[in-house]
Amino acid sequence: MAASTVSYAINGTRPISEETRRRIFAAMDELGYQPNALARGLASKRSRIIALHFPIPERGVGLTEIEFIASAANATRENGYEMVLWTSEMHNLEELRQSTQQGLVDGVVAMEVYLHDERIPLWREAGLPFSLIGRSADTAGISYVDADFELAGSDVVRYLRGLGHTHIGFLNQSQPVTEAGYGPAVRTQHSYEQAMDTAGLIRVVRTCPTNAAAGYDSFEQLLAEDPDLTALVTVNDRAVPGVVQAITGRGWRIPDDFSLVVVGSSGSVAELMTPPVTTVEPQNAEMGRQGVRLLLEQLEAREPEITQILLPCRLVVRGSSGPCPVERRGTIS
Amino acid sequence: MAASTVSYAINGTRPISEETRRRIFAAMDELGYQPNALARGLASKRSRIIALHFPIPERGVGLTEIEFIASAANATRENGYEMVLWTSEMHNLEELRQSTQQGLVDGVVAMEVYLHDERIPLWREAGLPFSLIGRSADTAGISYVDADFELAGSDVVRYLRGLGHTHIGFLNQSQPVTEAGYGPAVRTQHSYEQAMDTAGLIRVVRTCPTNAAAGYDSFEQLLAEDPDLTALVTVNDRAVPGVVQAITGRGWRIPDDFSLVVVGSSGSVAELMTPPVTTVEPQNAEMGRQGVRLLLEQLEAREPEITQILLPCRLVVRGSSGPCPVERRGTIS
DNA sequence: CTGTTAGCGCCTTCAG
DNA sequence: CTGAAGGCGCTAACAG
Repeated sequence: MAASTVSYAINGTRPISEETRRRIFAAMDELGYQPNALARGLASKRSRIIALHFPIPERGVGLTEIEFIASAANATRENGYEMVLWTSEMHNLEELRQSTQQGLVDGVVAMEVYLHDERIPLWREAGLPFSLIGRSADTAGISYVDADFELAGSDVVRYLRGLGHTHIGFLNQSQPVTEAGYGPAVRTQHSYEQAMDTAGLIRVVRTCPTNAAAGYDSFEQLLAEDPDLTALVTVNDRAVPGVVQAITGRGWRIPDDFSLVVVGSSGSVAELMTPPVTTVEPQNAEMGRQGVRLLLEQLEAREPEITQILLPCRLVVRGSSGPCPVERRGTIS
Repeated sequence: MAASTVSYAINGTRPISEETRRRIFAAMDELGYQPNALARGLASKRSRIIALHFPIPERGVGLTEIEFIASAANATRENGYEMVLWTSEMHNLEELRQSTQQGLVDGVVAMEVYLHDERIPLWREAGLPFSLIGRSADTAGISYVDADFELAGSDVVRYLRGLGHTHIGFLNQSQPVTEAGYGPAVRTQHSYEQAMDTAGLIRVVRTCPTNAAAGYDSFEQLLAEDPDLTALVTVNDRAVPGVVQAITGRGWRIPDDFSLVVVGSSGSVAELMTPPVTTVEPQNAEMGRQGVRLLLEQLEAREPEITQILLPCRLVVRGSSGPCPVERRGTIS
């Protein structure tokens, strides 16, 4: 019994007689033998380790992110790989480059993707396979899975118009984040604007730091701009408590007098709020899983294929949205 | 210039003349050279990779967990290590054993620790260094960092009594989780009970699944048990929206008519709620960081020391707690 | 279908 | 303070 035979049996790299493979596996779990991951990786030039790059977002971490991480980790393990977590800040490319060159990982899944994302040229030039959870402006030749925020934006507007709302505001994330081209923020706002334009409605938009106090102020400003507002769409869930406070502070009730819809938050966050808030939810767990799958496909296939997936968000109506109040219903301006 | 000299220079394993080390590092960042992690690990028998075992909790993931993960990942990288994320379920010991034996990681940091945690004998016998974020019942010889929930429980009771409350209920996590001996749940309840006993007050306790609907029901049941309740302590943040609904549904206002304090939640969750809820918050980021530090200490030191850290929680008063309403103030029974 | 033999890229004893 | 050689545990050609 040669060592190589064992290797072949384990990796299935070569046909092995039923008899010997049986003996090998018997011995293996008798001795509790597990091949050494490092040696295996060194010899085969494939570590079977991938990285998940999760640059801790400046806007603070939400529950959304952990759903990605957990599902990505599960998908990784199910495929017999290990997943290291990289948290280098987005702008710290040097650090990323170093990690890249240590040869520890076979590829990387990137989160928090911006329209013009510097990681893409970095990994391209290094010849390191990668996939995106999210997508950049130019997606040629890149495997990604993203939530369809363009669809989400127009869906919300359609939903609210269907309830009779015509004065619908939009509250984005912070200005730095939006200007830096953070995908969900930019795309949702864009499709909101298009939908409003198409409907001949007036757009009322503001950016807003991701905290309650800022949410309060921003909402007041939106209302100053259009006092007839009866509904608000936001991608800034951390600002929502402030918005709710501003609304109820005026003596309005949710959803009777004012409707609120959050795009991009997960259900678990929505249900923490009072009232539970209507959301357009991306399929986070599915995205984490697919992000890994797309990367592994590149690593395993001989003819690496490019796959681009856009997952629709689900509208989940909870207690924060309802028909436009008749007495406050504005005219189409 | 021999390869070994370069190795010594990089690892500082042996004195190197200033001149040559300068030349080496110059060449290194000119060529962008990074030593191969796998080869280095194989030869030195130290991979410089640690694992964070985060068994996805049955009660669902909260924001708390991601704070651990992020800070642990940062601490890991700052020390020149990589961190893989393991998500094997708690009861799936076989899977854990396999991971353990692949020799990929030098040690592991465990989250979600139970009073009688099967991972401990597993890793002990395997000779794999580990540290805990949380702690088991028997902590002899184990490095851990945990939040002091015992202190937290008595702190809350003291805080509420100071506000005049005498009828204080306790809402725990789900029965399976509590019975399995999940540390925070068990310890907080225990210290609540002690504090109530000491004060000669009546304990009113229930377990509750981690969702809003269950929170509603459980609160009603608590109230049926003691109609004079004016305050509730809970370690079940996902149940809180239901509790809030039940309270306001009775026409009571928070905090004027009823006070609510959540133990163990992070501020970011507390501020999502309406009203923002008073919490006793563990120092999550610090715990993640320390968990890693304790492990690395064992890996690097020649005389591995056992360190046990109990971090106090911070009482953060927000809008959900206040003085006991005079008209509903009960008598000490 | 199985055995033999070089390495994978680095660290770490040896010797100088 | 530096160089030379062996080997970490496995895989992947090469033979048979």
